[in-house]
Amino acid sequence: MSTSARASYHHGDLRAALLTTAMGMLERGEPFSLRAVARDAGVSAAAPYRHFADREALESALAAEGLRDLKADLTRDREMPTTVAELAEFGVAYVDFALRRPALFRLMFGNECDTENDDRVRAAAEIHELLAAAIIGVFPDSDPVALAVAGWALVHGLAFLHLDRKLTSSSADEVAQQVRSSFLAVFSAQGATQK
Amino acid sequence: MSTSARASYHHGDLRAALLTTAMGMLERGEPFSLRAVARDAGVSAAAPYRHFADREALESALAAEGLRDLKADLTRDREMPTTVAELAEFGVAYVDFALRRPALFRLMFGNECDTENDDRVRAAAEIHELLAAAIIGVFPDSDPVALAVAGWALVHGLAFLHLDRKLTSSSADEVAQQVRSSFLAVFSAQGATQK
DNA sequence: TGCGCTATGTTTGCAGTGTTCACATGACGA
DNA sequence: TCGTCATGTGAACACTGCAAACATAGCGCA
Repeated sequence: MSTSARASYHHGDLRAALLTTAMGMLERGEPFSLRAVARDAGVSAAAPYRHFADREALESALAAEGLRDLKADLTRDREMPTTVAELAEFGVAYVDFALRRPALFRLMFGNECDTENDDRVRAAAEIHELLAAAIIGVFPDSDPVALAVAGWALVHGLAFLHLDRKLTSSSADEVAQQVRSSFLAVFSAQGATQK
Repeated sequence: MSTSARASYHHGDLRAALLTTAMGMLERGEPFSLRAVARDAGVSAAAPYRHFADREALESALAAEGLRDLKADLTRDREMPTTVAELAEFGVAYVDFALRRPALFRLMFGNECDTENDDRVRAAAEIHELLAAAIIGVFPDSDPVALAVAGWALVHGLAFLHLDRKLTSSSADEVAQQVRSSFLAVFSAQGATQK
């Protein structure tokens, strides 16, 4: 059964239905294809092309949605951090997102961001700004741009290394602890300059 | 013309020829398919299956080769670092590799490392050890495991963020300078505990 | 020298994919 | 009421990964 029953020839809101169907397949780890998405939505293989220029366009829309979800995860139940320990929890949430929704995370970051999709570009920029603000809030005295880039790179690298099983880590708790350790190891000595 | 002329029915060393052909296509940024590789090597579409179980096996072999190349790049003309500045040059070389050979880099790190391929696993472990040794050499007094992971994650994240154009950076020099800045910003405060 | 085993290559074919084009449908405004 | 046009369908093309049956020839052994 698809996300939205269809009484007639026309669907109603096929664009949205395709997105939720596709997202569900990603979530379930199923191999992803335009035809499979269309099939799952109960629609012909050519129908998606009325709403997305090509496969890449669908993927970009999914990526944009994922970026918004990630931002929501990062800000949920959380104030802006003021200590390194609180900053580390940002990293934990980031890596946790990557491990909970691996296929989506790879869509978001595993290919070149096509600048065509304004939605996606904006969502990515918002993540960037959020992380930058968090880091600058904790280290007001240091080179803000360089440190913000470094902080993002750190969580991003941790996420990918765990995703690709390049690091030994069995449980989710163990991963979280490893992220905390890395944050503390890198940033601890900077505690001196901290607010 | 392919990498190796073929006078007779049998090829001689098709396995090696397929690898160099495929690597060349990656390098040129061409879309990558088993059939295309076979065509380019002047051989039928089914021939590669005598040497590689499936497409993934070919990709793993390429990834292993890439990992060895990366390690060679990291160690070429370089002593083990003793200062943060020298450590940063490791990061520059890592990111430079990713930007010079993007398709290969994605093959190496953009998908889950299949533990079947011993060659690939070993090559990945060697990169890990090299980076860990470099970092521990510079910071002998800190938590070695956590700092090694953090250091790898930092360069890895920088590489991916640049690859995906999530960071503003026009020229290669500019990228290198950004990597140096990030390294210094993160590690500078630790200089106190440094050898 | 000649024979046959086996590694390696070929041909053919299947199922699945992205994409396009001509055509069908039906919701909505004139 | 009727025509228009956004949105759906079906059929087709070129491509992919992969498998099975068949062809070739290099190499060990009588």
